Amino acid sequence: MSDEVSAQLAEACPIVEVLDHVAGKWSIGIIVAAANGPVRFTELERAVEGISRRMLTLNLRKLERDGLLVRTVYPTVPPRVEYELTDMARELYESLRGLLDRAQKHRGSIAASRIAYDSGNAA
Amino acid sequence: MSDEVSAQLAEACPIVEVLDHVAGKWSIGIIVAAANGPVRFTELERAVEGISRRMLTLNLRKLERDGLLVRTVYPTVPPRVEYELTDMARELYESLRGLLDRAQKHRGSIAASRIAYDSGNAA
DNA sequence: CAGAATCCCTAGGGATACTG
DNA sequence: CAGTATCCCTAGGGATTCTG
Repeated sequence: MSDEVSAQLAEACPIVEVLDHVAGKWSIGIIVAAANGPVRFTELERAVEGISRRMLTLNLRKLERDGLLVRTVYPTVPPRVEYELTDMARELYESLRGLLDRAQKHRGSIAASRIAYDSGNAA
Repeated sequence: MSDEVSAQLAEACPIVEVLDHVAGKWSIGIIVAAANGPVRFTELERAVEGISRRMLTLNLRKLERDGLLVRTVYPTVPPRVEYELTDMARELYESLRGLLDRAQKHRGSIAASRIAYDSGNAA
């Protein structure tokens, strides 16, 4: 491997952290769920399948802190809180969408590869 | 949130797993390092900063199992093993690259957002 | 409704040592 | 060189309970 590759990594590594926030297990679900407009806490809880209330809260805070989500509290009773993607998040979402679609497209190949790999090693 | 969003999530969730393999902390480094041609184990170990030998091995196996990496062993002494991206991995890498670049572009904004968020909450 | 707080447990992953 | 095997420890994250 060349210096060129090292340079690329030096460039890529710091944003792995950002990527983890955008492409992390829960973050993807949240971002996708919020992509079409503001969503409420409970809606997210139902939409992002398998997420616990705790994890939802933590991830929402993280995303808000990173400036990817805006949190709006309506002082009604019962309280109403809405989360919406920022412009930056929308831009990232476009790229994420591309990756998502490509991954989707290759799902079959990946599944097949796993079966082949496993049967090969099981022998 | 609409049924439409739920549908999108149903579509997105299964590939979150794939995404984790492509966009995971270590996988990114490995894929980027292998993007320019075959790399050897030790080269990867040096290139992917902070990775342990154990984690490198585990991630290489995972990527190989998913059909993203081909492992070639040269029966020389000392042994020589090279890892190379598959066509599928290259295709995914293109999309990943787009996301990476966008994330890179927004690094400043994200850092600033965090500072603002933290100072607001520290008060 | 939208969380915050607490308890608890397991799996991710580091450090180290050994081998074909 | 390119791994595998073991030990060990921390942080991610589930379940549950309480509140503005």
